[in-house]
Amino acid sequence: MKSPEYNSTAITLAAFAKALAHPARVSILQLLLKKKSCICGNIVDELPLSQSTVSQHLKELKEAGLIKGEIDGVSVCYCINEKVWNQAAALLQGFFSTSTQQNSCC
Amino acid sequence: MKSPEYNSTAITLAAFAKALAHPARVSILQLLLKKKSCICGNIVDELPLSQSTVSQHLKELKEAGLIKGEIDGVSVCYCINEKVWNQAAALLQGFFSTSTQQNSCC
DNA sequence: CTTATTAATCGTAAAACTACGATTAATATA
DNA sequence: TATATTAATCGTAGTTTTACGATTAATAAG
Repeated sequence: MKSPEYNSTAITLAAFAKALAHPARVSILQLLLKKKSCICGNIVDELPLSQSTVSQHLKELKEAGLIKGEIDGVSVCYCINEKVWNQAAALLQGFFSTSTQQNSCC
Repeated sequence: MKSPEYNSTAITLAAFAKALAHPARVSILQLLLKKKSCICGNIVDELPLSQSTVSQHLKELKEAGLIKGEIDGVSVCYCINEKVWNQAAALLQGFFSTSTQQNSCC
């Protein structure tokens, strides 16, 4: 390198990791994974954060592609976006399953 | 919730994700995974960043526990910390393998 | 139609992250 | 011993993240 770029795996993986890099966002995903019905404003009640802050975290997860939302009357229903979710899973699984070699030092 | 905390899985997972949340740090890990000999100052040459910035990223990875360094004369040799690496792998694998349910909306 | 509820967005402050050059400490070499 | 090399740390900008309350837009209920 010393050229100004990173490989696409590194970029994509870092972007997914960034989406997971806050306990609130991980908690939101845990909720969506657990509940059989997609929760909505209930997410706010389940987190120790204000409505506007939760909304921001939801936006980040949405922009990362990991969740999607659907308007249902006055409320909004969020779900895991399975397609992107599986892409992220595969990418991370591939990364972590790289055989760590027996190295000379450490 | 609405009490001031997150579950420990969310906290731990977010911390690992944060360590992976920058392409430079992912690139460093890719290098350490690929090379059979632990690279050292070579990491700096492989990244489009200054020595001090790379050092900072190495520090973050070290603090997350994902890598460890060993002084070898005038240079330092970095490796994946396999124990913590495997913990992170297991945590992420468990998280992503949570069965995504057939949900009502979205 | 008016009022209430829900959730996104705006504005903003504080904290954290990212990057760099300069400096420092340690070891190696001449 | 003097000089070079390596890598951590310091100081410091600029940017991004995180959080909140206030406001807004949309729908539902009275």
